[in-house]
Amino acid sequence: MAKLTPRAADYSKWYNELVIRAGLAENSGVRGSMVIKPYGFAIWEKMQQQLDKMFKDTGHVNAYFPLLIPKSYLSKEADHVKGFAKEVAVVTHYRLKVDEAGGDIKVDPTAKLAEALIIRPTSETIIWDTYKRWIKSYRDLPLLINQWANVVRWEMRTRLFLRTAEFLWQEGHTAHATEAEAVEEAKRMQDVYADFVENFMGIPIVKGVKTPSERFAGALETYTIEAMMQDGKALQVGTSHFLGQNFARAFDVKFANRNGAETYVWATSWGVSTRLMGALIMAHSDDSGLILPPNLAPIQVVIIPIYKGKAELGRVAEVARGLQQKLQNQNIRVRFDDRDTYKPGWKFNEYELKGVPLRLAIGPRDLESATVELTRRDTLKKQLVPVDKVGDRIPHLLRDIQNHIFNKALAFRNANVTQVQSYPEFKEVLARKGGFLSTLWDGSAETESDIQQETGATIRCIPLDAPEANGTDPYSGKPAKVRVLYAKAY
RNA sequence: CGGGGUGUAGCGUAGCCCGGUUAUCGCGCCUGCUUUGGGAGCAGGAGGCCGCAGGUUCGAAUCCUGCCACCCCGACCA
Repeated sequence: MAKLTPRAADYSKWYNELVIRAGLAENSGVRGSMVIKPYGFAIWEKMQQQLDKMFKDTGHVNAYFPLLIPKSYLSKEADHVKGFAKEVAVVTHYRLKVDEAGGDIKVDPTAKLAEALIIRPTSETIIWDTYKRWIKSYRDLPLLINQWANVVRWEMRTRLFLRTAEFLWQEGHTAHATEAEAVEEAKRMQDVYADFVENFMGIPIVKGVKTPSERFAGALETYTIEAMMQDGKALQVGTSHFLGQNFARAFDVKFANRNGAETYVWATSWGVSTRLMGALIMAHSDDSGLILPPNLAPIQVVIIPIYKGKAELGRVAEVARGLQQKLQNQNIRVRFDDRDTYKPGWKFNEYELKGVPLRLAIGPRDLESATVELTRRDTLKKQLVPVDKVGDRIPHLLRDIQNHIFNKALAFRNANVTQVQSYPEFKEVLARKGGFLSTLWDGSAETESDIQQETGATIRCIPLDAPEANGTDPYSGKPAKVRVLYAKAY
């Protein structure tokens, strides 16, 4: 791996190389789509398991809706169609014709669909078309459903994990009797995401709401969590939308309340995607490879034997298997890598590249002294531990690594949030230091887009814990409405 | 979609401007021996429709046209 500083100009190249070298994913050769490799998918599965548990703990259930959506559904909600029209893949035919002469395959013109189908870029429309049939009474509410699925968005520019044409995600779609309940749900899911990203992925986030121009197409309010990558750029890692009654009106979803009156239901939707993998890589990795927080690592401890000859391997393996069993009994995910086709030094590098939090090496010297060598991935510091203390020490170390990874990212984030007073200062800090810029905003879309035009930075969010805005917008000089965070973003 | 760049073995590449034997080198892979506490050494070997299609030419990795994919910068976006 090229030794690059995290803030180097070729951060992108570093990121790409890391994704591929660590065995997470690769380009598929199909425009903008990636192959997620087994190791990368194992990490995604860990994320799925934890998120799924958190969704169920908050009362949600899973279901599945179709991949193909009639084109007309998309146009039922005006803002929604405007937001997605530019990036949907369209299915127009259902049959191919083999040209007998040349062996060429052509689309059969006689097999044209009466109505084109779109490949879902998100599922609001087909789900609300379904909810219309499911919701009749207040007794049917709230409806709290999540779907694990793939979606396709024909983005102009793609990037492994961060913006692929096809990506995996979960999308929650809920229906409620009252506005207050729906807003509460949207905020609750923002909190669930924040909890997950901070405590399982070890990435500190800022909770906030999006400005109107950055809102989800069709939402009244978009709650977001924003993370800072090691090059100082922002990445939106989760969103939760309060959709008001927009989709209920568009798809005519009404229910009879307790008084017998018919009213439209209130909606939310929320999602996180395989983009979280990109966040994980860019937030924590160093030049030796990935650094995985123990809570998410598919392998938390790898045991590597060091030996000469079969007899020695036998003696080392006996101790190693004992430790493996002991750790597994404590619900720790352990791999004993006794492959004799790779040398220890090769394995050390390999597991560092893959981000395994703890490495345990056992060799003849350790057999003599009844110790093992433990190496932390986050600090690369080694320590000798008596064999009979390993079972106690490792759970502590794993917790410590989890905390250390988060605290390191938090310290970096905090050091790169700068309060700026004037527009010249804004531009200077953005160019020299990057990161998040905290400043006042007059609330106008013009100021927002002018600043984006001139600097490339956008308002990432209006933080939920933002202090009162007292003063003027540094760009327009008009009275400020709120304090916001600007940043360049992925 | 606009601008710039790239595509040669699993990966990284030389050759291309200026067409001409059997397409270069490194890593990886295979075999053997020696090795094994930080990506081992030596010896031998295998692996290529030079992105795809068409054209120019006696002859194309090299020149021309079209298409596809990937990377970077914009605009768009989870």
